[in-house]
Amino acid sequence: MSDFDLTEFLPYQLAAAAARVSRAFAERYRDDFGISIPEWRVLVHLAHSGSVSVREIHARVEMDKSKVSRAAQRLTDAGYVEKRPHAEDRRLIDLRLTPAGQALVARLLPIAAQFQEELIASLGADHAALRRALGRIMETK
Amino acid sequence: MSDFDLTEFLPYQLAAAAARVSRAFAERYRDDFGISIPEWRVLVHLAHSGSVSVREIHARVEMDKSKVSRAAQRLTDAGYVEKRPHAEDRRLIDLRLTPAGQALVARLLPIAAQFQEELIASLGADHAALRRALGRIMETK
DNA sequence: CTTGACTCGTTGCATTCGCAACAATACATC
DNA sequence: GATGTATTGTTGCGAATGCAACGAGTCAAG
Repeated sequence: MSDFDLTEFLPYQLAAAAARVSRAFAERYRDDFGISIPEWRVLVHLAHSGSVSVREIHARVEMDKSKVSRAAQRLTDAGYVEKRPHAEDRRLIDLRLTPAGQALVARLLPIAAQFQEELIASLGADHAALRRALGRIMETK
Repeated sequence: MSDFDLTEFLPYQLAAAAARVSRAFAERYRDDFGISIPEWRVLVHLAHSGSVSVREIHARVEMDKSKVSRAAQRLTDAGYVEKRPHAEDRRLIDLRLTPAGQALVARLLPIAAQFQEELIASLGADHAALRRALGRIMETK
C-alpha cells in the first residue's frame, strides 16, 4: 500500500487534463464539420502561413511527418486543401487552402477562439503561469 | 493569412506539452522495464489501493474500461498482476500485485519521483499555479 | 421463481498511431 | 557527369485506441 498517488503525479495530471480538453475540443469539430484534430492543425497552420510544405508543418507543429501527410491527404480529398509541386525543389509539396478551405477556416476560428476564452476564464489568475509553465516544458525539449 | 497562431492556442500548447512529457517518461520505462503508460498507471494504482477492480481503476484514473482491461491482461501475462474473482460480487475481479509486481513497482517509483522532481525544478515558481490550473480543468469535467 | 433493467469485464472492429522503409529528388565532391 | 549522401513525402505494418456489443452476473418488482 504505497503512498504514491497517481492523481498527484504531475505527468499524469498533465496528460489527463490535455486529454479532456482535446476531447471536448474535438467533439465540437467532429460533430459540426467532420474535422479531426490533426486536420484542424493543418488547416490552421495553412491559414496562418500560406503555402507551406509537409516538412514545415511537421517542424513547427507537434506532429509526425506521416500524421501531417495523411491529414493533408484527407483534406485534399475533401476539397479543402490543394497540393502543388514546389517550383524550385521538386521534393517539396506546396500545400495551400482552396477557397472552400478558407471558408471552412473562417468558420472554425471563431469557435476555437471562444473555446479558448472559456478555458482561460475557468483558470482565473493562474492562466499566465500556466502559459509560462507550458512554454518552459516545450523549451526544455 | 490569418493572425491565428496555433502555437499560441492553449489547447494545442497543453496537448503538445503533455505529449512531450509523456513520451520522455514512457521512454524510460519502455527501455528499462518494457512497461507502457497504461500499464504503469495500473501498477501504481494497485500499489496504492491494494485489491481493486477494473471498474475502480477506470473510475479513478483517466482510462477507458478496455484500456484498463488490456493493460491488466498484459501485466497478468507478465506475472506482475494476479486476478481473483471477487468474493461477494462475481461480476467483479480483484486485481492485485504479485510479489514480482510489488518488486517492480518498488523499482519504478523512485524513477518516477525523480522524473517529477526534475520537471518541477524546470518550472520554478509557476509550479503551484500549474497544479492548480490542471486541477481546475479536471474539476470542470 | 421469473422477468427485466442494470453493471462488470472482455472482445470485435474500424481507425489511428508511430516508426521504419522506400522512391524520388537535391546537392556536394570528385 | 558520375557517385555517394541527405532530405522529402508517402506507404506498409504492427500495435494501440475508442466505441459498441456481448455474455455473465446482480438485483428489485411483481
